[in-house]
Amino acid sequence: MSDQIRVRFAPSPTGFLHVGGARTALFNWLFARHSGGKFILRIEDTDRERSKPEYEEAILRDMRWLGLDWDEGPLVGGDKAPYFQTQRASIYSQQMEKLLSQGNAYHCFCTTEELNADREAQVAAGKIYRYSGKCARLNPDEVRWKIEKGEAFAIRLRVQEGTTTFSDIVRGQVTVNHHEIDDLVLVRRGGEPTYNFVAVVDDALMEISHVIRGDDHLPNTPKQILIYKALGFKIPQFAHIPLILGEDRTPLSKRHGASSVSEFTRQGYLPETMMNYLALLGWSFDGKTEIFSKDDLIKRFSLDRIVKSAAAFDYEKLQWLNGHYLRLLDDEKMFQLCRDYLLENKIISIDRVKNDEAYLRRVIVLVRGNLKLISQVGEQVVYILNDTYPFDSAALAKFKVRENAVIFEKVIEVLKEADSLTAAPLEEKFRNAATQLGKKFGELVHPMRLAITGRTSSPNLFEIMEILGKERCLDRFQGFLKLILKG
RNA sequence: GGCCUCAUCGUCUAACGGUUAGGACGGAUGGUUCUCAGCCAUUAAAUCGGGGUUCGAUUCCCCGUGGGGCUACCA
Repeated sequence: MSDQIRVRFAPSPTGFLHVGGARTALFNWLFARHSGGKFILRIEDTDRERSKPEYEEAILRDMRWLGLDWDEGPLVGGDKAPYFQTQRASIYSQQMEKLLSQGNAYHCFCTTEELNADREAQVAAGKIYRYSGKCARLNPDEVRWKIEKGEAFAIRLRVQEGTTTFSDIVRGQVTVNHHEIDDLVLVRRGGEPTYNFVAVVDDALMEISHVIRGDDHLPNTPKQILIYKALGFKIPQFAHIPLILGEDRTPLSKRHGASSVSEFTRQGYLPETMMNYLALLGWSFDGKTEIFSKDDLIKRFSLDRIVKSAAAFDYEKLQWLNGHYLRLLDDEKMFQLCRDYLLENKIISIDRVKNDEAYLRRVIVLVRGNLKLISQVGEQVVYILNDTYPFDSAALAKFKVRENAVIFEKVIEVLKEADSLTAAPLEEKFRNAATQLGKKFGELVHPMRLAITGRTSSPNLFEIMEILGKERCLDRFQGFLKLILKG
């Protein structure tokens, strides 16, 4: 037995990786990496109906995307294998034998109907339901007889009177009276072990030193401690981290918008954004630093800086952070991300990418300044990649007026004379044109921008014109002029 | 209902029992610029309520209120 730090993330593959789960995984991972310990991934797939292989794959994929690599678990193995609960049945029954032979657990022959009736009766009488403990008092001969007779049974933990106190790293001391804990079921009639039992057996056998998990498990902890004790295992340290809430302070779910890691991926958030943001939800280093690289986080992370109260997920701040990390990307990486996004969403064809890669790269470099999400790239490039594009109707009403005809006539004239469309000299020409017209530069640029882009805001207009080339610019200005003259 | 737990600006958070209660996102205002984005500057905005303890409570204790979790032969 070493006192090495070993932590685990144990998702059940009944859905995609939720941001709450992702943060739990992150805190475990950071703690392991910070302390030179091991990070273990275990798949809790005992819920056979709801567990699906595709969810399992998706979880692994999202973990990798976030940069959370595991030292033991699926795909990589490890000497505490297997890491799938469905493959550990013999381990559970072995541990169960131990409990039974020690008398720490007992067979319970009560049927579901009996239990339900009992519960209803007690609730109707205004009492708090507790298991009667009937089968706990069966003598060994009766038990043997019933088993031989073929009566189905569950197995319950024999819980003694008393209290259990443990010290949670984030919550401090928590005490629970055993009155609150029933003789909980460890194995269902039918032989399937329950969550509390398998979690303890797995954590103990995998030598998990710190159980870091969502605080929805806080009330489970005393029960689990009782199981650890009954099994004679060393009790790990616990750290219960608060849940993540939506903007309305109810638990975060799909109806709040994106709530699974894959959705954020799809919308064009960067893994470094997610890691940084998730770390800041429920943890802080000094209350001032906001930007943390992966290495910073590993260096700085500690369990004692985890906050006790639940945090609301703030999409605005996430977006701000993503803008920050997007600005840090080099042009090539930015190009790749945008290209992949445009392809995946069929905004651009694969042929066009193949033929015009260099051009597309220039376009991305031009518009990247306005992106906070990769998924915004589509609307940023419409008017460059296409010759039909939407017009801002309010701006159209404002600029499509007869008085502007003179502006466009001049613009067209200047443009026709230009032999090269390099942005800087081109801008110079139009500054002169504005002066000649007796207009301020802005008064010239705004209508031009609308004609060229269909909108009132864009990157530098002359760089756009340079990218579009003379012909396309001329077409757009002439088209717009025609529109004006038509009235 | 019972038990557990949490509570600082709208949001994320900081503050050995002594601070003008700090930072960030978002907001507002101004600057830079052809617009947007960005960047810079300025600014508004909080200790849930009530009792204690203390010379002094955001901080410690109790009660209340509100939120969350658990109360399964779900995980």
